[in-house]
Amino acid sequence: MAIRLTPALAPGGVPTDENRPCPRCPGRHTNICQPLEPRALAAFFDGCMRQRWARHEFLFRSGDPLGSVFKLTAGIAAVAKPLPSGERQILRFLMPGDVCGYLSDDGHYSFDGVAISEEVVTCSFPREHFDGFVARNDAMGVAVRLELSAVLKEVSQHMTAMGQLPSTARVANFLCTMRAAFAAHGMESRTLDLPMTRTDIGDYLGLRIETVSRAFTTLRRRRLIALDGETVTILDPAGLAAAARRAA
Amino acid sequence: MAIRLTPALAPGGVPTDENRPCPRCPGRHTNICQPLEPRALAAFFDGCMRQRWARHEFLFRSGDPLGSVFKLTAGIAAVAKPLPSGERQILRFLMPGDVCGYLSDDGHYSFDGVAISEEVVTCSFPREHFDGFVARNDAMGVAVRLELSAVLKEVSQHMTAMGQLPSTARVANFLCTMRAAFAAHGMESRTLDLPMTRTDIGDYLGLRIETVSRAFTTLRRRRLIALDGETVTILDPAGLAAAARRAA
DNA sequence: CGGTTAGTTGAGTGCATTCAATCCCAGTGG
DNA sequence: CCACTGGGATTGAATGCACTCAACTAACCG
Repeated sequence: MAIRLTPALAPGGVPTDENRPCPRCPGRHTNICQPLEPRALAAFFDGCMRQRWARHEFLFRSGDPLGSVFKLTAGIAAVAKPLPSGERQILRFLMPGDVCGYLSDDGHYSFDGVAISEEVVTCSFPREHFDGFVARNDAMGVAVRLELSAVLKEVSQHMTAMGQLPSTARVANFLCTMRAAFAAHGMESRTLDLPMTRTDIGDYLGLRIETVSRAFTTLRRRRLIALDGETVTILDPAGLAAAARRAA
Repeated sequence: MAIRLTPALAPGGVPTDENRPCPRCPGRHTNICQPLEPRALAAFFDGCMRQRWARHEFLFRSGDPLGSVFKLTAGIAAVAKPLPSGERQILRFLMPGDVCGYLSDDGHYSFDGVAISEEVVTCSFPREHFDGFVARNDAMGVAVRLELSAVLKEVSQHMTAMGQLPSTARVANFLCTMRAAFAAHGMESRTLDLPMTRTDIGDYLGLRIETVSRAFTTLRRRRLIALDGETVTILDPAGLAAAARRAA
């Protein structure tokens, strides 16, 4: 069960930035929050609820009646599509600042949102509040378009890797992608602290966990990476990028 | 080379609907054109150029400097990502009314746009005209958001099929998807006239042409479909849908 | 008629999967 | 303190599905 955290506005508080975590939020200048000047940001944040989620907890489930739109402020989460047969395809991993829970089918969430890391924190915006804000704020509408475009490109890129690359190249490509994402978020990108399990990675790449494990071993034997528990050290970025392009 | 067709406005013509094909356009009420009342539609169409493309011709290429945004008015096209190794991943097929050429990376097209059927006709909107119109017209901004959302869902759905289904199920799923798309466009959907080659289907599903061919044969032997040249007749829609879900 | 392109089918290979065993580690309770 | 347990990861052996290579057919066109 998600735990409610800081209320957006302390009782009797004044709507200034001091009452809010936004100035220190890693997502302050990404996608939907980026175009908002302090006053608009304050108004946007006032309808928001901060929530904390434990690993493997669902932020929302495919088919559930539409609830909040979420923006990650800490941790790593995933968007996934479950199959009737019990399998699932992870469509993308989310980093702090990323938005999820936006897409819907006839008033229901289109996908699952799942916490991947031990501690995930979100700003949760009630749908009406979110939609109303986008409708009244042109810059925010533009930001949503840009965000959707970026996500569509990212998903398309990933689909290309899934359709065309053999298993080892897929894993190498995954590591290069994560490296770039970590770097873009100002996180350590030579040594990646990956909270996702082999199952998560397999569900993302369309591979079995044993195949993912073997691919990691292969890359390690080639001295492209080093493994130590949850951390992956990229020893040879250029070599890894080459492995991500072709061949097993 | 694309052939220029009807200019948007006949010389000396008056900007009324009589001069334009919009009222008879199959895409008149889809995505970006849908929210435009006749006057706005006329203004939007006035900056447009109609073009005709032959099979396998590129509307635009990944990496090329950004040009027009395209809306199909006839035929079937595809959006694809080419790999350095010469392979390509087809990301989606486009039907009349669908838009492509919108996504960009730093002023360059992100993907290829390719004509799949023998005759493809487009409305081609110069980038500035398109962007300016979206910026000045709120309803159009909303329409672009909805379109991007729908495409993102579609691509995600396809990625799920690619990651989780074996070859025969993937082909069955492809046929079900095309059936739904044909039906949604008011086209005959029991007997599908598929203009794409086995290579196109393979590039879409992440399979080799021989595997696609064998999957078609398997589905035919199970009496789920019948094959005759470019047309596929769906004999057992429920059975085909079941085959699309699981198992080889 | 020969040349080309698209599609089908067969034979054999190889890569990812399945099945299974083992290891490691953290948590728990005797 | 240590045995037990469960989840995650790794590795091995064997299977099977999709791929590669190749032959052949059909349709189309010069």
